[in-house]
Amino acid sequence: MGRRKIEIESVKNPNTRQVTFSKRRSGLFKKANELSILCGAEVAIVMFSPGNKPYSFGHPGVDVVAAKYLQQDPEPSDSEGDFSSDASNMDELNLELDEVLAEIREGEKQTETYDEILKQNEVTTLSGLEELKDLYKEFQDKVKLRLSDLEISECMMLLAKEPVVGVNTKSAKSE
Amino acid sequence: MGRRKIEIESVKNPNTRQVTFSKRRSGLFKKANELSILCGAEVAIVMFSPGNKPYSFGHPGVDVVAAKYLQQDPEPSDSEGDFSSDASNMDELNLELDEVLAEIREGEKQTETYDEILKQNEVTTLSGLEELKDLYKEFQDKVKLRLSDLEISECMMLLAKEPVVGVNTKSAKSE
DNA sequence: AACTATTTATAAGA
DNA sequence: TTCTTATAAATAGTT
Repeated sequence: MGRRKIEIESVKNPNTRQVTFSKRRSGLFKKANELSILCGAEVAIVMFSPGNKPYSFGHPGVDVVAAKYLQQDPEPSDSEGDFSSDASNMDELNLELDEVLAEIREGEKQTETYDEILKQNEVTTLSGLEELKDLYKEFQDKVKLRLSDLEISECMMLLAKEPVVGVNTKSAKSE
Repeated sequence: MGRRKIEIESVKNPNTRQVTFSKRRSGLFKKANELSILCGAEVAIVMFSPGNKPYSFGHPGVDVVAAKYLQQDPEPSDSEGDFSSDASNMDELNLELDEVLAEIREGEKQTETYDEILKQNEVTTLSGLEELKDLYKEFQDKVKLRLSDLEISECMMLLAKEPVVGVNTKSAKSE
């Protein structure tokens, strides 16, 4: 999205990195805000800059969403159909895994395709190699995103150990 | 960013709203992932869909970033030694995730190496291509193994599902 | 801080 | 629902 395409890899120049961080943090918060308005979704983001400064975004508030996240349904209700609280999360996890595995199988298909191409001597150009590399990277990104989702249950349990009551929605001092 | 410009206001049609949410959530997580890699920033996102389903993204992990965020301004907390009974399982899970992430980073290093090779025009032979393909396959295998491990962790959690957070199940619809 | 040339995200449509 | 595609929006490099 700029004058040139960039690889998604650590930006070495500290100056450039800081600029990139500022621009993209701003962009991310804007997107989060739009998402919450368009869909009525509740969103909370906390982050630390490369210089370790904290930033946050929350609609309706970081504390509100975080609390809800920790106690998916704080109602002191007295049961009804009393299924385990994380049964639905487990279902989700299983779905996630299915998707990841599907993705991997997809990747295998591609690998097989490459095999054939290689055996037929059809890839001899650099552009062909670039394509191969891009697909490899693409696959990595997909898996990575999927794994992030998998962390959901882990985080719920870990966060449940911490008192979250005192989280304030503080947004960004400049750096 | 689409066929037409839209106003940032509540999407009325439930169907459209759900589609928009899915697309934009995916986009937001992708951006967050890019930001964390490009700038070495730590980012955590938790959100609830219009149907109240939880989603999260975290690098290096929601719990890690959240804990760091909470530590900034400690609250007048009282409790402290209240760990859940499955702490050891959680520790193991954390180790698993660390390993997966390490593996992924390893894969990224390799990709970078390929980039260099490609840029230096050093791979023009079929044997070179074979090598590239083999490494790709190797990476896939590693991820696959790691995912198997994750499934084990998942089962552990299912078995230990009692102590987490008491939540009733009035939600749990699918979307 | 602004400015664009480009890339990327995505609203509709198929 | 997954895939196109026309268009809006984000942003990398520049000034």
